[in-house]
Amino acid sequence: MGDKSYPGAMNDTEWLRLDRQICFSLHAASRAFNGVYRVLLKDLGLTYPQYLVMLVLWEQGDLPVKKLGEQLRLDSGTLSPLVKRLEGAGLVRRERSAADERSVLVRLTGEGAALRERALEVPRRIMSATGFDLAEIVDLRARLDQLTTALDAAAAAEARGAR
Amino acid sequence: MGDKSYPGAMNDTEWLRLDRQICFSLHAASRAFNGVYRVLLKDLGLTYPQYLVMLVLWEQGDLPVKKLGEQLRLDSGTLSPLVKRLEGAGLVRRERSAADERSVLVRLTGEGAALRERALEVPRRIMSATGFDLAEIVDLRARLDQLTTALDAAAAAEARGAR
DNA sequence: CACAATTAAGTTGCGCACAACTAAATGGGG
DNA sequence: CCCCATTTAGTTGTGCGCAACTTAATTGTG
Repeated sequence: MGDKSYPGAMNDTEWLRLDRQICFSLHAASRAFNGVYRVLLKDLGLTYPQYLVMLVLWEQGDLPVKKLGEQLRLDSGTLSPLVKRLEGAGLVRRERSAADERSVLVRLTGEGAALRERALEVPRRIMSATGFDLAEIVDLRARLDQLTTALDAAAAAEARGAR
Repeated sequence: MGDKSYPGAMNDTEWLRLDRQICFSLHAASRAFNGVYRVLLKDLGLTYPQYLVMLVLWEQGDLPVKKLGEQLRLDSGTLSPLVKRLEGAGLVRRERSAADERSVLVRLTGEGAALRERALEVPRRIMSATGFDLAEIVDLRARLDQLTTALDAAAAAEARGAR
């Protein structure tokens, strides 16, 4: 490499520059998204990851921590303290399952369920903040999911290789 | 899911579900990307944000912390400890500017400059991990940048409105 | 020139992500 | 039946991101 005599051939410097651009774009987009949600969610007293947890609970009802983690691809190291903070805010309760004492069920309180009403305006405000229309959003989401699937597979393969 | 009798009509439940999907997709993609880089960068002893800083330094040479922050949209609260860790690893030195004693110049050491050689294979391995071709990557990057610009503008407008 | 406003870097505190680990309950194989 | 591998939560430690604050140097304005 290091030849730019024909199209598609990039030298080292160009590859690194492109990588910087890609890295930065995704990193910046993620933080920008986070920033807009942070502003909108401030009124609700939620952080962005807490909002994600509440969205899942509003949609699917009470869930054990394990299931929450599967939905959001987060482990107990992240979820345990997060759910405790939601409990501290009075939005959920945690209950040991009687059937399986290892499992902890996260239940919405009345207050937590009621918060949904105040969250209803968030999605539309986000949508308008992006300046994208519905089709573009859906398309972007599809690409991102495709990317995530590929990256997860590659990371798994890499981990296997390093073993 | 629900009524899709005419386009553009979604009820609250569907909006929340869509928002969960979008939030999650971007959040997950960002973390998946981070995860792949984490694996690849482990050999280099760099984290993903540290790699971003090194990419900028390799490309643009020694820079004051301020300029680094502008390039990466990171403030001193994030950069100061990060650069200190890079200094601890022997990759950069920090030097107070003689001309302006407020400013701190971040300079690559020989070791830091040499690390670039070992980083050259990273971009192509990332590219192959995504399963996307160059055109798709470049297109995705353009969309993400567009998104970031819109979101930053919206956040700024929101902040002005709240003041 | 004096002094207030601005600027650059750093510090503190909080929450998230993740790796590595512990503790306790469960379930399966000898 | 007992032991051990597995499963589920939780804890600890590190680094990042960001808000709010501090410190020190510089700039600008009367």
